[in-house]
Amino acid sequence: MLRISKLTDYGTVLLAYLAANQSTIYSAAQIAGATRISMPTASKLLKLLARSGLVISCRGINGGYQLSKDASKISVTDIIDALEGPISITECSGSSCACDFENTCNVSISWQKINILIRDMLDDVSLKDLLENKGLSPHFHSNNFQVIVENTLK
Amino acid sequence: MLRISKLTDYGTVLLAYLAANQSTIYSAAQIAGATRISMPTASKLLKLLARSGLVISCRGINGGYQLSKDASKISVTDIIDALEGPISITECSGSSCACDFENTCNVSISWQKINILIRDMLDDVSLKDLLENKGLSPHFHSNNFQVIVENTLK
DNA sequence: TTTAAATAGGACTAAAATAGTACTCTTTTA
DNA sequence: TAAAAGAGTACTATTTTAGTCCTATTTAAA
Repeated sequence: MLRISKLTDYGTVLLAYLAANQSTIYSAAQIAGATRISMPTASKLLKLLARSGLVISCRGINGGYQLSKDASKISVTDIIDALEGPISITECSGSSCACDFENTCNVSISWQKINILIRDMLDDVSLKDLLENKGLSPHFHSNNFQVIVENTLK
Repeated sequence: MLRISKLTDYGTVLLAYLAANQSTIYSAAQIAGATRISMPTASKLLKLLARSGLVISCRGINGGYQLSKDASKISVTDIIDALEGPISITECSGSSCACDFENTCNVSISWQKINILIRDMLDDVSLKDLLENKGLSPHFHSNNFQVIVENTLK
């Protein structure tokens, strides 16, 4: 189903909350309350986000979290990397494949390229884009994709 | 990690095998042997692919499977749909969200749009592209993405 | 200087999704 | 009519994901 995990979804909500008041420090409890994400889970996620540098943490009384940089500078790829590790669409990296059938490896290499395509695409979506977005646009299709995909796979 | 399942990966390998000799009917056992995918698993996948119309099955002795149409007419989206159901990057569809915090829903709507973006992109990659692909190109980046993404999210 | 409030880190448990297997039924053709 | 093949379904095992809890450390205010 090619989906991000629930935790990553929660993570973007937490980040969106912080982005709304970028200079304010919020405690994990405050953030959890406002976003309706359970305290242990929010806390776990905020720790992960802090470790990968997307948020800055302050310990001690009156401590909490805030974004480490402007929301426009944080990409979806950054967020996924922080909470799930690097995006990889298949397990087989193409090098360690024990396949005797030529097409198998070609398929695997193609998946790698698709992986890079998706990664680059998500790198162009910022946290700011995510939270400013209003209204659902109708079905979208760009003919440019055909060109991009062809240039990538060939 | 935004990955397709192992089974879908196997599925593309099975399809790639069939695509190499599009007019030949291969039994599940033959396909499993050639691709080194276990017989029960290959059989399960081929049944799913048959049910969704990507391959044609023939029952009885000398039966087997073949592609239902040219490999260039089968897209990665078709394959994922057949084996995993429609691509959906998050659970929340944006309509049934019980969130009191405005940004939460904006985030969810943005994920939906990203979902459509990825889906359209994968719809432009055919099974033929997957298996003909030779050699891994170095890191790819298209500046067109920026434009496409902006047009989609705004 | 002590206390309370906060994060850091890790270990652990529970739940859900995924993968894999097995069995019976139906179809087809030699 | 027997054998070989797919169809369908149910079940089990494994792995991943989600969620919780506990202890240690840090910080600032009383």
